[in-house]
Amino acid sequence: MPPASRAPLGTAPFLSPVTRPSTVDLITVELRNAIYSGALRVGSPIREVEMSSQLGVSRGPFREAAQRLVQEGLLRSTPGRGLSVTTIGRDRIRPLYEARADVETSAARLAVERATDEQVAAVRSAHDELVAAGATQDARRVGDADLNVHWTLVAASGNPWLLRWMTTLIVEVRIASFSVSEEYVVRADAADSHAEIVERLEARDADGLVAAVRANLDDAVTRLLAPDEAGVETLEEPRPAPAPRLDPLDL
Amino acid sequence: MPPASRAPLGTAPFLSPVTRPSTVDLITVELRNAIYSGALRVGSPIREVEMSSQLGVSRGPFREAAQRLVQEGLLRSTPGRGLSVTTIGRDRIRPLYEARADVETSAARLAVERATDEQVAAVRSAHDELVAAGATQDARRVGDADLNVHWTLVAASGNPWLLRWMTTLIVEVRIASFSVSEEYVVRADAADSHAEIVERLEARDADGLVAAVRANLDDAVTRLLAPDEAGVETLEEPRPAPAPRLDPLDL
DNA sequence: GAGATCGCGATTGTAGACAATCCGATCCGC
DNA sequence: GCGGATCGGATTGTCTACAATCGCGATCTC
Repeated sequence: MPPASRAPLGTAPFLSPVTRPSTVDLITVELRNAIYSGALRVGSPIREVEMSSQLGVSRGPFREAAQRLVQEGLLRSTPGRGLSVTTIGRDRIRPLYEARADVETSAARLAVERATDEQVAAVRSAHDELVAAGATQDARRVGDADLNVHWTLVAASGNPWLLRWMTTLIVEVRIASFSVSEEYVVRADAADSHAEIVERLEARDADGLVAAVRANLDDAVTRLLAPDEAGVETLEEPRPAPAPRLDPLDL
Repeated sequence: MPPASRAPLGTAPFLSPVTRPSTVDLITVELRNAIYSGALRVGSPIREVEMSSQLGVSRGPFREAAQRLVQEGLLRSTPGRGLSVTTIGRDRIRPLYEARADVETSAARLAVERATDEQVAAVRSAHDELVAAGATQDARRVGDADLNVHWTLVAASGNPWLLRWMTTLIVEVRIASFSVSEEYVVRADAADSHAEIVERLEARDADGLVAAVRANLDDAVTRLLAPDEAGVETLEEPRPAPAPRLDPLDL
């Protein structure tokens, strides 16, 4: 689960400063995942009394966590009217993908230059999951695995700033996807289109990797903006949208 | 003042939705500026009762604003010990400038491609201020003007994501500068080193502009990591660091 | 009957108070 | 004399209660 701000496994050899996550951290992750998974519909208002009681916390910490997401751009806060999930309409998809391409291509070059074998293997592993997901025809699972490949690639760059931005971007991509169409669609051949990325990374071919990433993203934009004309087979899913209910987090 | 999240002037022709900034917004800007200006020393703990009373607000909104800065990476929150201003030591300067170069070079290409004449003029204007600042030998003012040129360039890209990241990056650059040395130093010839950037932008020369930006940033890193061996004349200032007191914001 | 105005309900925004936690200094034991 | 544990002060983390604001509906007027 990419959006979770998990500590990069194995980066700290020993004695990494043990710092128990604060309650606000937990709520933040929970909320971000709820947006990512679609449990919180885009554009929908958030009633904080109900929401905070579901999570088993008071309004104070909940509001603090919400402000973090506001800073990320995942929530909008209008003074008298409260919070609502951000919408990313058609007109903002290109800028979003510009930013994404920016982060991912830069990360790609850095990863080629200095990623460890373990990090490269992690990307390969993420791609394996994408292949497995493709076989199941489960649109949601394919979408998750797709984004996870990209996230893992950025993680391989070893740059904390890029990784932080990417973590937010992934959720925004989901928001955009939800905003633009009620159905959740993904390429049926998502696995194939990502194979090139893994191969170029393993070959340490910077220009090739950047080109592969660019092609992948350009294609995604095209598909998002003109879903019917893409000419590629797609998997659809009627949007789950059940659970407006959040799991209470155990403290 | 770049860190202020001001609305991009002139982007909304008419009828931009008038949205009065919330109290949390005001506190956020105030805090960010306080860090940027050095009023809040790097690494120093933040006592929220005292701080919030100085600002004339309650602890609730103050904590919410603080969480926004935590998300930005400008503040650290350790569970039992409270808040403190982030430190960016030598080991994190290279990653920081990698991220900065990433944002600025991408923005540069976009700006060359589609910046309006007004936006280009704004960059030129920011550079004029830098020249004026250089004449005064005021290290602080030169530093501000320097960063403002870069910020204006990113603004000219017209990409909201890049601009948001840049707004945070600028403060982090300041933090790094404060973290690495007690003195506040800037190049005496800062104006000259930025002239190329403005010229390449006005000439709409993408590769030239990117090269100029890269050179500028590489030089900055070198100077930060080995201040004594830079071989360029520098302006120093014994670090103002007075006012741990914040102006109360009028509601 | 259409429009505007007033009033009500709900929700946010803010303030204050309580409880848990952590750091530092002192005291005791070895 | 030095290490460890304990006590005290302060600060944060959380909760509850109040006040301001906004949206929506009913009512009144023209």
